[in-house]
Amino acid sequence: MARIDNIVKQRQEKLQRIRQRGIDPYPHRYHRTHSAKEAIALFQRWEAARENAPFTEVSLAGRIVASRPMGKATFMDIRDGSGKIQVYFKSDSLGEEGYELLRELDIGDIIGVRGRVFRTRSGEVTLSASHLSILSKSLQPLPEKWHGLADVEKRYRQRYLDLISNEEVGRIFALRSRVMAAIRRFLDERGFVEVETPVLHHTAGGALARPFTTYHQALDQELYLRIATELHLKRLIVGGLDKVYEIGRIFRNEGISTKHNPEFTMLESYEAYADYQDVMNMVEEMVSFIAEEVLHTTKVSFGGDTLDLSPPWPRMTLRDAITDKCGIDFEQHLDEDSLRRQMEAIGMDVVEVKGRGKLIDKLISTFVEPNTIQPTFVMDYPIEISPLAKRKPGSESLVERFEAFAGGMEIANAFTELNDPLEQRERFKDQERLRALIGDEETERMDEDFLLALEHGMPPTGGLGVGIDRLVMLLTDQHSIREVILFPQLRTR
RNA sequence: GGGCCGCUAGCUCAAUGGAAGAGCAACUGACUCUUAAUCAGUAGGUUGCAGGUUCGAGUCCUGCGCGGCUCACCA
Repeated sequence: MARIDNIVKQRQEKLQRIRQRGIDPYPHRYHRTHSAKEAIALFQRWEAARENAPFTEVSLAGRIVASRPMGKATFMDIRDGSGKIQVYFKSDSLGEEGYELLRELDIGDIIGVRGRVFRTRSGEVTLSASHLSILSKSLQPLPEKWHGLADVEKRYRQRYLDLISNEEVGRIFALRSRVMAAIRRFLDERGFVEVETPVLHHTAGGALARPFTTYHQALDQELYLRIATELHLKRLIVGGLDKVYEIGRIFRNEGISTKHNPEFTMLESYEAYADYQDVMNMVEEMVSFIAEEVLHTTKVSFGGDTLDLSPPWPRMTLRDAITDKCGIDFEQHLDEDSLRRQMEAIGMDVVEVKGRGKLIDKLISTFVEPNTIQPTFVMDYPIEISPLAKRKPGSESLVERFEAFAGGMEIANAFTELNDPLEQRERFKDQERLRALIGDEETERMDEDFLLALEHGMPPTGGLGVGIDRLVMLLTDQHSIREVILFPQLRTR
């Protein structure tokens, strides 16, 4: 802005006048005795007790969100983290000088007030202020009070304005916090150990995604931001931490959409001596536990549907799931060309899709994912797109892997982990060959350090990955991932 | 990256190709129980940016920027 906005100028002048009165507009601290919500509750208890003793004075602090001056009396609404309360100022009880100070206040300022709580004629619990303190002068105007802030771009870029203007936004993030706590409680109670593994990786493994690259000066090495926590957590399974989990930020250098942010939060857990059936049981129990903890129900509304998250969830094979929806049985087409012809025959555009695995992926994302509304486990995935999963006994082409879908989204991915070091090496080689063949950047990279760990012996293990952001979307009926990430990635202006 | 849509006062939104407006916020004044307070008045604009068409562009055209939805890729 080339020119200082008039509103800002006026507020700066008010700030100067406050200072001229000898008042510090940005004091170091303020002692408040109650939150707005606590003060209201305290007053209601006092009312119910019908005691003769006068109500004691309380000190509250918050941001002015509305002001209704009426000559020598003024009502303001102030808001703190607990909620809103009305404050009543009048010249009589505040003193003329104190009341004059109100003229220098604006909506958006943060103030402290002390006084007794009472009930107005219209019945609203209100604090009658006998003292006023300015705690922070705001120099910028807030969005309009009635419609709030609607500009989506501004809501994301200046999330604090969104939080101030749109109360429901704060509730989403409070719920997200309780989801995180519930996950930890669930896993901790089952004896899982929470760990933290490196974000900077020498090899970006554990998933099929393009990584972000960075550079370490002192090591003079290129490094990658992790695309998964999998390979480090498995090293810990080798080390004897039989039940581990990590909730961490993952970075994938892929497209941005309503379901994708370049950095997102994933839960990964690994349990020794378990297989994917055990993990399935755990996932349905965990998700319903979380829903009970944060919503007190396992029936959640999502996009007009009611999702029943209570266990057990339906289980079906991927083969059946796809065959049901489009009639193509990928197990009958073990070579790429044959499968491709089938997909083309039903009118799919697969010119850009390379490799049998990617073709099956396409079938999943076209037919299974968007059409699976109720929580469902889809099991037994093709080996080509599951290089870290253990083969299904008796099958050359399938692995013990499942994904959980709900609300048309993939929310979990899990498998019986491949612990045969020789086969794992071969699988890495297959991926390298695949990359050479189809030029796919999204293939698993050979990781000698991880193979060395496997060669020391990893017990049979069930592993799990859950997209936390999507789980929060599901529980809050939000349909854009940006609504559950405080500061979603946007292009700089 | 492609397609469609959007960008006007601090905020929420109007404005057939023909004088850029309203409400809230702000400012001045009145008002000691208001609560989307009320009443009277005032100020506030490079219509995202750059070109073009036209007697005349917020409006039509082109390019660019940012965003939303969507397709592709991914969790």
